[in-house]
Amino acid sequence: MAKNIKTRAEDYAQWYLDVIKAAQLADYSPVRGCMVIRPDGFAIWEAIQRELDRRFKETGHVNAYFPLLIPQSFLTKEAQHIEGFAMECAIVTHSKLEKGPDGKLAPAGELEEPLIIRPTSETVIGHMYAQWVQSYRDLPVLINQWCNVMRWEMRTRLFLRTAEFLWQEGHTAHETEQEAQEETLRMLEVYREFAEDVLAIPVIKGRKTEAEKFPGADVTYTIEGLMQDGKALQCGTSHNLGQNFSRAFDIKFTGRDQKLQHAWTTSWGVSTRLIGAMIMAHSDDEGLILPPRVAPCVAVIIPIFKTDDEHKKVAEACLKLAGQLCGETEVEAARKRQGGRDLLSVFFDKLTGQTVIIDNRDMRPGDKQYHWEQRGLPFRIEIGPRDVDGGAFVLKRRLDRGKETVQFGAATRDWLRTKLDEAHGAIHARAREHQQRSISDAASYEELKQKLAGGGFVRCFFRPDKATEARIKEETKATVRCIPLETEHERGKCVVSGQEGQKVLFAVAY
RNA sequence: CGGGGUGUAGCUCAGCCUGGUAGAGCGCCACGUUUGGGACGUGGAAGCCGCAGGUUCAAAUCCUGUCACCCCGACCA
Repeated sequence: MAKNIKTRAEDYAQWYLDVIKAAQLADYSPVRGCMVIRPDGFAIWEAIQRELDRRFKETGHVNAYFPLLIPQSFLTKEAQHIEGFAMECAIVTHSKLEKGPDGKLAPAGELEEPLIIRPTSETVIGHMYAQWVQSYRDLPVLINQWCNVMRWEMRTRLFLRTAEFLWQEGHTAHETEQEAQEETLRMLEVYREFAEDVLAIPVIKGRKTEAEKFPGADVTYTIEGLMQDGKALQCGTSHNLGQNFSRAFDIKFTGRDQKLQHAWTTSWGVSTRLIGAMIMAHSDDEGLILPPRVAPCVAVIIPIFKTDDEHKKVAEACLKLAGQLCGETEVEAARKRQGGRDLLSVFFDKLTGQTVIIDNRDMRPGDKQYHWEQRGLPFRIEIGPRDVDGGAFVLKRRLDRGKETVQFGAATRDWLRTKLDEAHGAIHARAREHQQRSISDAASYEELKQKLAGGGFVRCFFRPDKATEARIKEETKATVRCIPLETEHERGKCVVSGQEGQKVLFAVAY
């Protein structure tokens, strides 16, 4: 058992932090609520960006960049929007530091209008769209931006909720209500497919209730994931903003009917929170488990030897295997690039930057096993003298910690790709099974309360209502996570009011 | 912002009650023996005891103030 990681059963919250620390994904920063994303953590974010960005481009979007600072007046233009974000805005009020009479630096040069550090960019982008859109011929506008945002949270947790975080926000403007609605659902599906096919996290697509929706949106859709401790986690949202922001910012165009009208806008985003979701959905008491498609390193080769003769023989076999998996030229390039370093990092896939590592460090093999296991690599390969003589090596799987013997001749690039795909399938299947097991039904409020106490999603008929939802949250800590799209049209008796209700999922959420 | 707690080596903490000038374990560095799932020995580096005042011959230790962090609440589209 890992000695630097608390078990999930002992202390789930501590386990989560220990896994992050052991895998060196992130660190605390000197500023409360902000985090440092370390190279291995950032590589996961880069993989997420790479995969999502491709999907955005494939659905017709382009990237742009809008400023970090937003005039305070912009935020107040949409009433619900400001109400939703006012409490968590960081504000820039001064332009410089000056030495005071006491010789200490103090803020000076007070700004005429305070600037808000963006909590999200609907407002600035709305302002710009108003200038760019004049005719129906200018529509649709399909822009995404990758950036940081800041929401001054009271209580923070690495990746899941930090004051500053990285995300992408798509902002589109359309000619018709229907187009905007189609866009909102299209991007929701992009998120679902991405979550499952890349991060191997099964999610449920649904609509948010009035109480839970984005401030300023007509409708908010979500993909909801379920973590191993039975708590739900919102993994991405897609909003149909109707004409709320186009009215507030005057995004008007002349339509095909010659009439001036307001555009219909949408926005959608996912953040570094997905890394937290990935950690909590898959990892175990031994440490991180990375879904193969975002793993910066897909396999490590660990040489095992005692004598110098064995060392020589084994080292050769390791290099040869790396050559079979990555190509001889890549191995040569890596050796040139890295000289005599103990970790030889060879590109397995140059497009994604994913590598295979040969671990030549002067450590005991057991230490190396734990080291890489905690970092979540999908596979570890052991090569010792017995393996070289027998023409086979040992492959260890991270997910189930099982091992198998593989003939050297069989180990090709395609072979490893297939193994990685299998691993992805297995991780996803395991998470899906957990998710399915964690959904239960309730026919009365009593039953709802009782089942919520046991964790997981509880499904029931409910008539959404702000006051009722607030009361339920007080009594159970749970919220309506979503009205699943799959059963959106089903109607039944609300477990609270007895009136006609919709099928919803309740859960305690992060 | 309320209630509770903690600040001493990179990490976890002892020392504080009863003032006398800095400790342990882990980690790190070097060397040697080891090496198919967390080895051991020897040596070494490392701390303005959160910060600022005060009491005292003398403060990690006592007093006052202050800052930061953690837990519980409030808050979290």
